[in-house]
Parts: sequence; structure tokens; C-alpha cells
Amino acid sequence: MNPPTAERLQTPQACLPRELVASPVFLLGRLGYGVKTQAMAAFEEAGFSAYHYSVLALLDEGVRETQATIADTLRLDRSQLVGLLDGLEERGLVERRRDLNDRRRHVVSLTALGKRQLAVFRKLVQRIEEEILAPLDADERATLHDLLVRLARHRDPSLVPPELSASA
Amino acid sequence: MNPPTAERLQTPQACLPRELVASPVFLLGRLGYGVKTQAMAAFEEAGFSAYHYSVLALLDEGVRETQATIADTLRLDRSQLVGLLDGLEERGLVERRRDLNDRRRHVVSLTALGKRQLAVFRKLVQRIEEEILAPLDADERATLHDLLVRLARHRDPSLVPPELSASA
DNA sequence: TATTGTTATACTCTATAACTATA
DNA sequence: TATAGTTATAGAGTATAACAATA
Repeated sequence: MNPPTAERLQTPQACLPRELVASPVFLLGRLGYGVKTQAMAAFEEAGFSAYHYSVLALLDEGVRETQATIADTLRLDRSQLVGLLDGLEERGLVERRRDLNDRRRHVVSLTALGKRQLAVFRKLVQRIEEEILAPLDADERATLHDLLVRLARHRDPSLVPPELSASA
Repeated sequence: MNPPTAERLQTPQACLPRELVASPVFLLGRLGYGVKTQAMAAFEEAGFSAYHYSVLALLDEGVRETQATIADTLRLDRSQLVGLLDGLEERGLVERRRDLNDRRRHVVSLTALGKRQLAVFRKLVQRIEEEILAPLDADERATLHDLLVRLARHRDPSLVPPELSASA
């Protein structure tokens, strides 16, 4: 294993190669990973997964969703979603009902309790965002968001809703 | 398993919840993950790992490095680094020599062949960057880089060398 | 006893496959 | 036969632990 902490603290030149840090893509990758990890840990600490939040957020946008469409929209594996929904259902945050037109399908919907939990999640997310974006002012955050949206849309046009171009 | 591709193509509303896309942190996480995956795959295709590149890039910056310092600098586990160096050494890209002052240590250095391979890697990286950053012009790329550096430094001040503040 | 590099083990995540019930 | 949801299995990647040589 690596030395606990002592080693890392006393080395003053622990900074990464300039060649890597000079690359926006490298920074994007590393920062993205770190940010994701931090967010996941925060949700974990609250007894949930970050995926739980994304499911609730999707369900809150109105459309009655079936498990397949939820999984596809969130780019999750359908078998992965099963466990997430199990967790949410156990706590009464979502409901699964058989689709009467096609009894293979489950229609998933948000409960009142789920809506309240979503509000809690939003506060958590806001806290995390504030922590991560602390060094940037409002204008800079908007700029960052705009740049990221354009990169994301370039990779997968279907990912970002069209009306979200340069908003904050 | 998920349906191969057919399903996904015919669904027009496959875009993510607005609530998530509106968040810079969410975009950062998702984009970072995708970008990292893409870069790793490109290196894999070339018969290497992206970590191989980062090791060579570090060694090229001059300082004679020992395995512990390499691992710490790149934030890799020391046991992970062993395998990476094995791969690089087998192909004659780096050399491991015992440190005569402290025979526990290995001093790792770049060979002439390693320098040439590094040049190849740099072209590969350039190609990947161009692909990912395509939608942004030079100014925008510099802006993005500056914003990311500031976020990265905020998370870990030791990560980014001080003189890399607002350069491209 | 502590540290360097190394090897071995365990664990988490995810991707794939297999199964059921419906169509 | 194909699809929706579910369960089970396997593989990659990573973290942790154990080890031999040297200090």
C-alpha cells in the first residue's frame, strides 16, 4: 500500500507534469473524475446513491416513465436500474405499477415522499456545487457551463435538450 | 442486457433531465468520464495504456525519478505502477537501475526509444484533443483551460504548478 | 523497526448473459 | 419469436494486505 499520508505531505514538488496540466482534456478527465467521486461520496454519506437522485429528477419532469425509457435516458443499464428502483421503492419514494396495456411493463412514478426527498437532494447538490465552483463568480460559472454544454452536445447531440444553449 | 442499438435510435426524447444538464458539475462529471474513457480507448487501441503516456511525460521533464515519487506525483498506487513500468521496460522505453546510494530504490529513466514513443503519444493526444475540443475556437479553449485550472487548483493546490495560471 | 519495490488477495463496479412473464 | 423486467455470473479495475530486500 501507499504510505498513509506522511510521505505526500512533505514532498513539495508533487505537482503533475506540465505537459498534462496544459491539456484541457486531461484536466477535464481528472477534474470530472474527482468531482463525480466527491458527489457520489456525498450521496453515499446520506445513505443514497447519486443515481437515486437522477432517477427522481427525471421522474419529476412529468412524463410517466417505464423502466426501459428511464434506463435509456439516464444511460444506465436496465439491470442496474432494477436495484436502484428497489431501493427507492422500499423507502416509498417511487411506485412501480403494472402497465395495464402491456403487462410486461412497469410504470414508475414519484410519490409525495419522493418529491420531498428530491427537495432534500437538491439542497445537497447545491451545497456540493457551491463547494466545487467556489473559485468562480456567476459569470464565469455561466461561461463554463456554456462551454461544457457545447462539448457535451458535440459528443452526443441527443444528450442535451436543444433549448439549453447559453443559459445559467 | 440492453437492446443493442435499435431502441436508442428511435427514441427522440432520449435527452437527460434539464435539472441535471443545467448543472455545471453534472456536466463536468459526465463529460470528464466520457473524455477519459475515449482517451483510454485510443491508447488501448495503440497497444498502450494512457498511464504509460503520463509516466513517459513525467520522466521527460528532467528529474531522475524513483518509483515512489513517480507514483505519488501521478496519484497512482505504487503497486499499480510496477505493472506499468514492466510494460514500458519490456519494450525498451524506460530503464530501471538500482540506486547505488539506497539499494532499495530503483531509479527510472527514459531511453532514446522512449523519447521517440513519447513523440508518437503526443501526436495521438493532439488528435484526441482536436476531436474533443472541435466545437471551440482557440480563445474559448484557453478560457476553458483557465477555468478548469482554477477549479483543479481549488481542489488540490499541489496539483497544478503555480506558473500555469492563464496560459494556453 | 521502517521503507522500497513487488506479489498476492479481496472487493467493487459494471458488462454480459440467462431466466420469467408477457406480447 | 421478441420484449420488459429481473436475477445471476463473469470480468476489469482498484484498493488492501502480505512479502523480501535493504536501510
